[in-house]
Amino acid sequence: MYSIPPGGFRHPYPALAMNASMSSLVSSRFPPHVVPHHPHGLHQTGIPHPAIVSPAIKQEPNGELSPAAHTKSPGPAKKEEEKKPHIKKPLNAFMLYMKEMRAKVVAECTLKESAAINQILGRRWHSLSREEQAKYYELARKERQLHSQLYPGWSARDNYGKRKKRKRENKADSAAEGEGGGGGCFVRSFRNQAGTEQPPSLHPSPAHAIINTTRIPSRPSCDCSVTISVPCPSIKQGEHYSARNKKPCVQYLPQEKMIDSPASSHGSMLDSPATPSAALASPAAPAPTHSEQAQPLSLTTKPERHHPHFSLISKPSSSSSSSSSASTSSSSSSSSSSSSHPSISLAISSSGSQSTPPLLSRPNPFTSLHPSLLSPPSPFHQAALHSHHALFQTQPLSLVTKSAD
DNA sequence: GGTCCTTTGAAGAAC
DNA sequence: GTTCTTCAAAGGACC
Repeated sequence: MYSIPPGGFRHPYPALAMNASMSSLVSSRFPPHVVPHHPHGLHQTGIPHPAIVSPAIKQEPNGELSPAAHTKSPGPAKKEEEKKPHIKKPLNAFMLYMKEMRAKVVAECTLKESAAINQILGRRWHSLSREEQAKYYELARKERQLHSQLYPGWSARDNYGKRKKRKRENKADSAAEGEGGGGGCFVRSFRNQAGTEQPPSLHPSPAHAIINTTRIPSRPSCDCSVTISVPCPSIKQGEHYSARNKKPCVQYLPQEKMIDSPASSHGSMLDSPATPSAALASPAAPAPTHSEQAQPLSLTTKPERHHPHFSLISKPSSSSSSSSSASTSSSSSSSSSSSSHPSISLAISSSGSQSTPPLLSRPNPFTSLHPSLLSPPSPFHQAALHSHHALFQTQPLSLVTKSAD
């Protein structure tokens, strides 16, 4: 599907002072589409860069046709815009993880609905150990670094409005419904009967996915009247996939005991490292107590996104009030990242360098999976393997491709 | 064909 | 400084 340039991935940007690992990433995830010789996000091989979407197939949400749709000869400004590709946001850690693990979950659960798969992946993400998550945080950090170097003037704001605004009311409804009766299904809110949010990873053994195929009434608690038990190691006991208006949701059995996740003694999001680097720097950081793990009751749709523990670590110089506020604040993570990513600042403060030597001995996340479970390699994916090998100095394995056969 | 759903994280806007 | 919103990926479902 995608070919690798002969001689491997070379540094296409001599002007950019980057190390070998960054160079590899640039040549993969960020091919020389910004180089004049390769306009429109085309790789040397002619492969369009995943972060670039040709404006020819893009239609502005405001009804304005994309430049390519203009049959009449466009003016200079139009031409200018026509050449301007849609630069996508760099993938964050979870997105990178999803990309890698989606195929595996699909294979295991024989699910195709992305919404359901994403829920599973979300839980898996929380059950990952710190080090496992750190790998993706590190990759994401490099993505952002390279992205910012390749597109210095680009801002996430540039893509605002490229999509149609979502209905926020529905999300509020979902969250409100999650507030309801005990044992109900919750969307984006993991709570037990006592109203305490439950880290997904606290649920133990893989079991069966309970796929609810019935339409759940629009009421506080899910009426999972009909369930179909589907063997799926990705979904843990007590987890429900309910099709309330096609909305899968996760149910946690309130009586279930908290059990350490297999990956980490407290491998939940609640003890996730403030940053990957922080996790590596202090792997024996004190685990949070259950009281710390308890999330505050909230009707917001994103109660578990920004974990207090994150802010506590990522803001080492903040006042003590941050701990109390952090326990209730839900956005400390983002707000504290004024200096780009927390891991960067922490890496600097801890070692005085942005390099990440602790990562050198880690397994390659891109080769840790069975080849058949990997999704078809994108240019980035393939080159990420190379970059990872270059970065971690591991034995370069042959590229794992699902479509090899 | 366009949008929604669903997840987490990053970044910007709004307050 | 905090909170909210948008967008990244993915593909089936829905209108």
